[in-house]
Amino acid sequence: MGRTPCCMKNEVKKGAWTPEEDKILVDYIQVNGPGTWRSLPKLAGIQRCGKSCRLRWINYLRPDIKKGPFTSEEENIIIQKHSILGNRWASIAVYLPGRTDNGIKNFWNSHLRKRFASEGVNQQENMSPELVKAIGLRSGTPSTCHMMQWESARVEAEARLSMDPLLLNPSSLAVKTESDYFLRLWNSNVGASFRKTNEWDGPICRSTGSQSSSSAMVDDSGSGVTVQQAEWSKNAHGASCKIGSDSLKPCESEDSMDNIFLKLIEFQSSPENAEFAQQSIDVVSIYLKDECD
DNA sequence: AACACTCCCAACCGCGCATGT
DNA sequence: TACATGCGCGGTTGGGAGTGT
Repeated sequence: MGRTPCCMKNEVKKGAWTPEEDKILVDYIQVNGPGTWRSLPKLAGIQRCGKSCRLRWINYLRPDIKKGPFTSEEENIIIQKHSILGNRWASIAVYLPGRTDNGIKNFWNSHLRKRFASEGVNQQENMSPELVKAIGLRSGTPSTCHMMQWESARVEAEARLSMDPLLLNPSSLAVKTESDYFLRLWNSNVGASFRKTNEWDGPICRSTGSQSSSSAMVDDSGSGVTVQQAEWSKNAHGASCKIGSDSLKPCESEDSMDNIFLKLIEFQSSPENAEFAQQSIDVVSIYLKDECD
């Protein structure tokens, strides 16, 4: 079964749009809205494929499109989001109001890709060195997977919220989804704990598998962690670590999500956090279950 | 001036997903 | 459930503009 063509190719014009065609399209959409793109060319009187009309409108004629060179701020956002989202240009475009996915894609391909290729970005992980450094990850570790799950969920939530102004209104929080809880969770003390945990994932959780006491709490340079770090780690992990240079329980990176889970249960004991914590527990449970599966 | 080359970006193409019938 | 349809997305292409020789 072949897919039906979106239009009769021999009946439509291709190539660059003329100012006259642009004007017809803009006038029509401003009066009638796009309706269905497939029928728009006929209704508007344009000898173009509906798909082509849509593309022209979305990428060029829309009144809210920001043209001109990308600012360094926009560039940074693109770099950051691309390191997380990869080539999901439409998702990245959510963070750059007025910029189109096509424009961002072109900018990346013409400006950034070569630069990052020459700077030795780990293309397999699609993650910039800046981000790796910023969030303290090493690719391939279990905590990386956790971190990426969380970051992915957070990005999804932010994107959705930015698309839906109603959700920015606290009074409208009755409408919640999993990703909303992830966003709140991420921005909460618990999320902060998790981020901190991963910052120290390097120094603390270097070893995996069979962990001897001598392998724990040793960073890349071979030095031990600070008392402050241990103190914090105790707080973050629900008192599973004892303070002291020789009696610290090894921090298992695989446990990061589990520790957050425990922290949430603790968090739940506070009445003002109870509901949020419970909902977050549900979400984390799903992630933990997925991991087990 | 003429040519070759590179860069940039608008536009096209094919595919996947969601929805309707 | 199978198929048709519409839309959105990401990869790719083609041509104009700019630059170097």
